[in-house]
Amino acid sequence: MTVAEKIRTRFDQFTPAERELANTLIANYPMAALGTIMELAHQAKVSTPTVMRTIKKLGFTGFPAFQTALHDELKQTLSDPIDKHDHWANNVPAEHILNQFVTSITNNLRQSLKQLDPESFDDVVTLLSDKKRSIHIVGGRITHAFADYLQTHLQVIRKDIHMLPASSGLWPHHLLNVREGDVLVIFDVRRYEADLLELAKLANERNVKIVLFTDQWLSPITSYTTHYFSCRIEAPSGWDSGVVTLFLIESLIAAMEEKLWPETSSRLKELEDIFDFTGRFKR
Amino acid sequence: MTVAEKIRTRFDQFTPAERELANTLIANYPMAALGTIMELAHQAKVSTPTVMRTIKKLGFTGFPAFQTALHDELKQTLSDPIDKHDHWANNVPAEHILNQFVTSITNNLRQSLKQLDPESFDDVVTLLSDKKRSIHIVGGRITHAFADYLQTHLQVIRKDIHMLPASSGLWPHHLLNVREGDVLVIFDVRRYEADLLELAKLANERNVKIVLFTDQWLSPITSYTTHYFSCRIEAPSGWDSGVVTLFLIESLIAAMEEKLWPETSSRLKELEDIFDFTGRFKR
DNA sequence: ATAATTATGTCAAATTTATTACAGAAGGCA
DNA sequence: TGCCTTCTGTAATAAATTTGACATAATTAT
Repeated sequence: MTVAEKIRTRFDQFTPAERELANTLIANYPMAALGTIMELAHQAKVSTPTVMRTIKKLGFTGFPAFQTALHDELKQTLSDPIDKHDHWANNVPAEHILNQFVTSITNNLRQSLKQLDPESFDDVVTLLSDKKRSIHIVGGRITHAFADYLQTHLQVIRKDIHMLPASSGLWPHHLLNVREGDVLVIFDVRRYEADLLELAKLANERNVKIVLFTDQWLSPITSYTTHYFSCRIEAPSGWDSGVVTLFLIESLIAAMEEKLWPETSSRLKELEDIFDFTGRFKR
Repeated sequence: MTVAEKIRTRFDQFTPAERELANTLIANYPMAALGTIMELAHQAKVSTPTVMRTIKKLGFTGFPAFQTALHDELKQTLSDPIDKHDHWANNVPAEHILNQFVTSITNNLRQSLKQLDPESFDDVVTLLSDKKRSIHIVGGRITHAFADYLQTHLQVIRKDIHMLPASSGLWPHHLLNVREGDVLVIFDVRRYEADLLELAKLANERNVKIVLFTDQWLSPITSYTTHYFSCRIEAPSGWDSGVVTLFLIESLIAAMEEKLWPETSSRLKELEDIFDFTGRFKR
């Protein structure tokens, strides 16, 4: 039984001042009761003890209890529809790792998107689509795979995509090829790697634009970047999840594809032809 | 400018504890801040002064002012007829690529999980957790990154993880090391690669257990496998999405971790020690 | 390795808020 | 009208929340 219902059922037992309050409460429910008891009393043009008495008549022990009840109602009302997919996988108990994981992942996605600045996203798309800039990609121990994935896809879209070697000893050498205005895409999640930070510092001094993919705690590299993406990586396991990171990578690629369609389409066609010729791929 | 936006724009100026708080706040916004400052602090697992400082950093004179601002927002939100839960990203039209993508991805996840046989999943976990079997991993042009990712994580969990070389010319040679009863994990999505099919055939003849990650149209390799996962890869772009594939990989890893915890925990500890020793990683 | 700096929590003071007691006001009834 | 009952607000009190000062822990720089 909601607070509003309680009020309605006992309305006839109320005194005039209490009805005044009840009306105010129902009129802009449940906002009126968000603040202090004094604010509510003032809104309804009654005294605080009147509010007190009304609340007790409704069965609450005090104002805090009343407010908590309203808060809980609000939470229910505003809770996201996604949460209703309690478990997604078929015939599997909710405790199964698959369901635990899917809950985590959707939470991560939702939260990451809430924090994401869309303008920043669009800016990065523009930056990476600028054919005058070469793009250099580097990842860490875990994130190496994402750097690889990004490179594979970007190479189809445009030219001048370079992946930094896996061994950090070779980075200074590679940095000679990186010119001012080029873009360096760095993947760095905890535990943050010292070599990557050093690389970012050097690149920043050379006026290289840095785009960073990191986690919700932000790699220290953040301070050298022009744009960064913070991807939530929480997972019900000892490791972190890269799903949100991959999601963002693919979204970026899709956005770039749209932006660069004329060039992309011809490059794609060429690629298809090459595949057909080599016969490595089945139709 | 909403409180959420303020948090997002100043997120990188926050200290770790403040970020913890900011995340909690955004995670269930604006419900988390409905109660007292102490409740909020407890939820975010920080102290009340930390909440205090964060709020002041955001430009509020104190907690009551902060809460009033949130209340005002809530009033606006609840009186606003537009359902803001329709799209996930903030302040972005529903047509933005981010929202299109998130819709696709959640659909892919839902559908893939519906089709997934949980028993098969558990069987694969058992298979990969069997320390008597060596594990060999191979991916194709696009899926190479996933093979890499799987290998990186499995190597932490257990020994005898091998990645097949990128060049398919070396595969027959590598196959000599693969013994009967070993597991070969193959990633193959369209366009399916002829070399991978050949490899699967050979491996099958040698009584190697094959676990396949493929898409909803199923790679021809499926007929040689003991278990396969069909991951929906639909995306609103010219390319396919690997998000579901990554999701399954991580779920597998999490499940294996749980199963092999004794061994995993000691390996993890050793790994941490090595990291600390090399100093390559920041704390 | 050590010092300086920064970050964070504990605790106590200050402020605000909720609650209670009580007195006066309003309305009903002889 | 005058008395009684019920209602309502003022003001004092109790409880709680918020805020600030400070010490300790953690981090960073030297």
